Amino acid sequence: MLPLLLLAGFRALIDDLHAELARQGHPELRPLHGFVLQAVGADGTTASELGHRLGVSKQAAGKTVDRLVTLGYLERADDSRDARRKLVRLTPHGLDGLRRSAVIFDDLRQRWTETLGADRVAAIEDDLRAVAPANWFRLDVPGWFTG
Amino acid sequence: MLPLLLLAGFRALIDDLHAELARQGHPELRPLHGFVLQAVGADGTTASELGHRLGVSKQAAGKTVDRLVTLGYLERADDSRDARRKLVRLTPHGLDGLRRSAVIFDDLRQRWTETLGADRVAAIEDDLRAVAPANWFRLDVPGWFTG
DNA sequence: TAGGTTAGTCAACGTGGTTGACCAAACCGT
DNA sequence: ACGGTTTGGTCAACCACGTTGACTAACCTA
Repeated sequence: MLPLLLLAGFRALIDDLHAELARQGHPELRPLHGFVLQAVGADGTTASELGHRLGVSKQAAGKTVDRLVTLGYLERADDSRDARRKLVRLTPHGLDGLRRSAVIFDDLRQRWTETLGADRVAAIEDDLRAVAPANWFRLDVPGWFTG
Repeated sequence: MLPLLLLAGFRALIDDLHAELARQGHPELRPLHGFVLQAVGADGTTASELGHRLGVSKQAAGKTVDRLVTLGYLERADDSRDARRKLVRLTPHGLDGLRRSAVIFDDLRQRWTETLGADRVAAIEDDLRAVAPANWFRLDVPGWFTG
């Protein structure tokens, strides 16, 4: 049951996050999108670099950027110093979603500590850090899971 | 970091499982497939019931069954008492994969207890049971994550 | 027997992943 | 300064998995 429980815990957090995000003006944001916004960051990136961070091809990253541009979360801008590059930046709406996500995650973690105790939550984090690959930041969940 | 850590823990287990399954004659099995085989079970089911168990439509369940039939893990059989129904059963190969998965998961859990101690692993399980929805068994991970 | 429900399938489509091909811009060694 | 290589972005075709809608065949029941 261990793997199912880890997945259930992850899913509980993500579902609660997105239920709250929907209430706060972000009903179209999907679980994947949050990770992408996080990977873009406040400073912006390029599609290639984004693909690298997410562990997917630059084409896949480009498609997801397209999607989030039409949803109003990202925008593209030319790079004055390198005409090949197109900077991907958060729009104000995207920045708002990212900030709210951080706040809500803090709130959810707080709720866990109220149920389990702060020491137990910290112990879970420590233990998982000990058994999960440390360097890890591949967010290609759909492709990973399905092949 | 809590959600990332839960995901990383889940992913570490699943990746280790499938690395070992690949070594033991099941290189084509994807993470999703293991859950499907589990949901089919030793007694078999129908596509509709499978969709119900997995939390997806009967059409989606039928497609996944098609896939696993061509991979040799499942087979369809007519129901002598209801000509509409088609029983989905594990093939010997499918049963082999399911049994090996169980053994490997036990082994991986054992490895965690060697790193963390049995009490810590049990504590993680207890804690997650306390915060994750109890009734839970929706495995529509791809659709859930991407929308 | 007529009418409603249930199981399975087909078709069209959305989302996210892949690889291969291609162009334009940048970089670099001679 | 030029020519070859690398790099960033895009297009096209394809796969896996999900959805909804429509349809048939079989079962159940009033």
